[in-house]
Amino acid sequence: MADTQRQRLEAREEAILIAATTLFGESGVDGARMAEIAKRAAVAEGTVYLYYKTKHDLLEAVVDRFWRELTAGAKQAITPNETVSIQLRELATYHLRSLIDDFKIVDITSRARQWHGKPSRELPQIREYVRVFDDIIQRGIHSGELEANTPIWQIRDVFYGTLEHSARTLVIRNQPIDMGVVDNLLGLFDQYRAVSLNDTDEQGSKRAVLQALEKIEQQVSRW
Amino acid sequence: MADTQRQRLEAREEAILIAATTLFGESGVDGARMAEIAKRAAVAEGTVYLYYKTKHDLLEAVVDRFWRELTAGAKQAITPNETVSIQLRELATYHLRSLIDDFKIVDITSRARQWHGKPSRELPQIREYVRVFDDIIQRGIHSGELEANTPIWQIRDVFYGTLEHSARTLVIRNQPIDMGVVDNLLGLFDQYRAVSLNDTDEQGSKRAVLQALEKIEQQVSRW
DNA sequence: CATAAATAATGAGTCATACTCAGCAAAACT
DNA sequence: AGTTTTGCTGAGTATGACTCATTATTTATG
Repeated sequence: MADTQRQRLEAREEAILIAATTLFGESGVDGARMAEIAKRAAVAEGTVYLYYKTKHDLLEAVVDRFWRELTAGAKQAITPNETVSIQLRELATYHLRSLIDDFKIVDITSRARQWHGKPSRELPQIREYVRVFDDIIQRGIHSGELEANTPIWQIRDVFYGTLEHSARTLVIRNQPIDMGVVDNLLGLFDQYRAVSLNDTDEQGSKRAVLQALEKIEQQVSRW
Repeated sequence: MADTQRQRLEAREEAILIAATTLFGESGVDGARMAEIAKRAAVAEGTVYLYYKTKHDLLEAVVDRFWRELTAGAKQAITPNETVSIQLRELATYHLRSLIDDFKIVDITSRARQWHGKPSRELPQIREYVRVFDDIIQRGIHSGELEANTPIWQIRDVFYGTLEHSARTLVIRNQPIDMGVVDNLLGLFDQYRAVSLNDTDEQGSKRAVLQALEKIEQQVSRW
């Protein structure tokens, strides 16, 4: 049957991907031998090359798959119709936990971006993953919960940059997941919260004055 | 002369390092051939191996050197006896600019952390670099300019994580350096400021305003 | 200064491994 | 049943990191 045959092909492709994922995780990209991957997927070495042109291609597929699953998981982890603040916390927690759990693959992701001298490229699947965050922020801006005075990509870079760096710190030091990271990050995000501008907001006024002064100070100090 | 000979050895080692840095940047780690590095350093291929046991060793040396120079540059970029806020801005600006300018080497840094299956390790020279940031923060906490209610490593991860991620974003999109990134980041850091915004500490707020005004006065009086 | 010992440099050769391809097997048509 | 098409195989090739016997240079010694 045509259908059974197609399934067999897909099963094989999947087996190779899984074998590669495991071995890349165990031994790193350079440590993983194509022969071993083939063996674990129960195919001949040449067969691997029917599905993936090069080792780098295979690496890209592994990374792509990982981020696609992460995207699905992130969507799952978020409660619909919750406040932006809570959704962001859910996403941050999920993200941090995932990075720590699968740090080996996360670490390998940078390898997929590098191809000889060519400039680092944006991986399409990560773009997709990032959209989960963007959607929450967009909704927040639209609903008035967030102020839109900072470009969204900058906010995004704070979010993902911080979490990635924190995950690396925790993993390298063999520490368990630390929710303080998420608390701290979300505390910072209060800055983006829409604040009522009415005169009674004493704190807001003070902060505004100080920020204005600081801006002046910076300008002046440049000349 | 013993001295001349030692200098010759060091010059050779340096030549190899520089050739490797250039070629790694041009062609990536995998694209760079040891034979080509040797050729550019004007030595035989075998000679490279007298100075660096493996290609990975050489890579580590390249990365190490890069971060050591970055550390020196960062220390230079910071005005002594300035406020924490300004010093942080100086460091952030310097860091972001450097990451963008030498993105190829920054990108390669992750390779130096990976050695087959072994867990990612902390590179000693990056530890040193990070200390520049830590010192500023420590000083701020000590002088009372900053509140110490968040672990310093978390603050650090926000700082470096955000800047690294932002640099990648800018480079991948072929955009020039954008100071908005630094402004945004430092705006978030206001959260850590000890400047009291709570309703009861009226005096603290006034003092902060006066201090800021004083600084402006000083700056202006220089011009 | 000559000569021996020690140290450094060389590059042809070795070896591991990513990748190829001629031949074989199975499936799909006729 | 035969023919064509598609998929699989693993021995063989090419490449590039690394080695090491040989040669060159520097230092030590009488």
